[in-house]
Amino acid sequence: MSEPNPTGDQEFDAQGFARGIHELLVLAALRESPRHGYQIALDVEAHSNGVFRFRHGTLYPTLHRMEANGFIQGRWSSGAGRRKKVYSLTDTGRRHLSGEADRVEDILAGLMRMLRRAREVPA
Amino acid sequence: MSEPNPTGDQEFDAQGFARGIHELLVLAALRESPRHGYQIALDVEAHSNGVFRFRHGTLYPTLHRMEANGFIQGRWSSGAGRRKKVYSLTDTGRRHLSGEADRVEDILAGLMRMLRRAREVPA
DNA sequence: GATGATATATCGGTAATCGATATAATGTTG
DNA sequence: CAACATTATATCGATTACCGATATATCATC
Repeated sequence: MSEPNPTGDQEFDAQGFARGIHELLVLAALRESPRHGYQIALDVEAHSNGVFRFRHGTLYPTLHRMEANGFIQGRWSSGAGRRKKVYSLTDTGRRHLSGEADRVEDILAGLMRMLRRAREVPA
Repeated sequence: MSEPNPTGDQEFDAQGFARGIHELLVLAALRESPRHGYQIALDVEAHSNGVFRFRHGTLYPTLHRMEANGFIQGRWSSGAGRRKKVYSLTDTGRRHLSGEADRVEDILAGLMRMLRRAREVPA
């Protein structure tokens, strides 16, 4: 039961899934144009009908991790006023975005099959 | 940004999501008839095209937690041979099953909106 | 000048997955 | 029969990272 998956199918990794969702949210928010962290949080909230929300304690560590992994690149805005760190997608990040989107979509398909099954009325 | 959701929409709780998936998998496996743990693991694997898989270190703690929460009830099979703990759905568990299914479905809808957005080609 | 929104950062508590390890009965194969 | 794989359950410790709380600072508005 612990052998590697022989089918090559996407496998649900519970630990990685939540992280992946947060990273996808960031990548999706940046796909058009660079944004700073707070903007990303607002963007995510506005576009998800209240389903997704970045807590401060999640947002910034996520951004730092993603920058360390080379998916996004941050530059402190040089202008006066409040300091903002503006992030943009790297090429790696863009590739990662589509790869992860595919991966998550497979998982979602599996989840929906599971949901249908869970709802079947017992014979 | 940390106020409670005013819309009443289902909100993505990253920590609870993975746990919820595992519990739904158990509940779905038991919806028809009682099964023991190892059977549940095989059932889940067989019905998910390899997407979902219970590790031993996840399966049994999950079952114990769900039993402690009153969602399932286990009885050691009295017959000879290998000892098996056979779990069945409680009424609470059955209610929980449909509630969680609704909740997860809302999240899935949000995830799919997010995925579509992530895939839009930048203008 | 007080309040609230904007903006970033970090820390510690918490919770759960997951690999590893243990135990044991049963089935199978040479 | 000896060795091995499968069935079956259990627990521990390392790891991971979310999330609430807390801190700091700027700016607008009343």
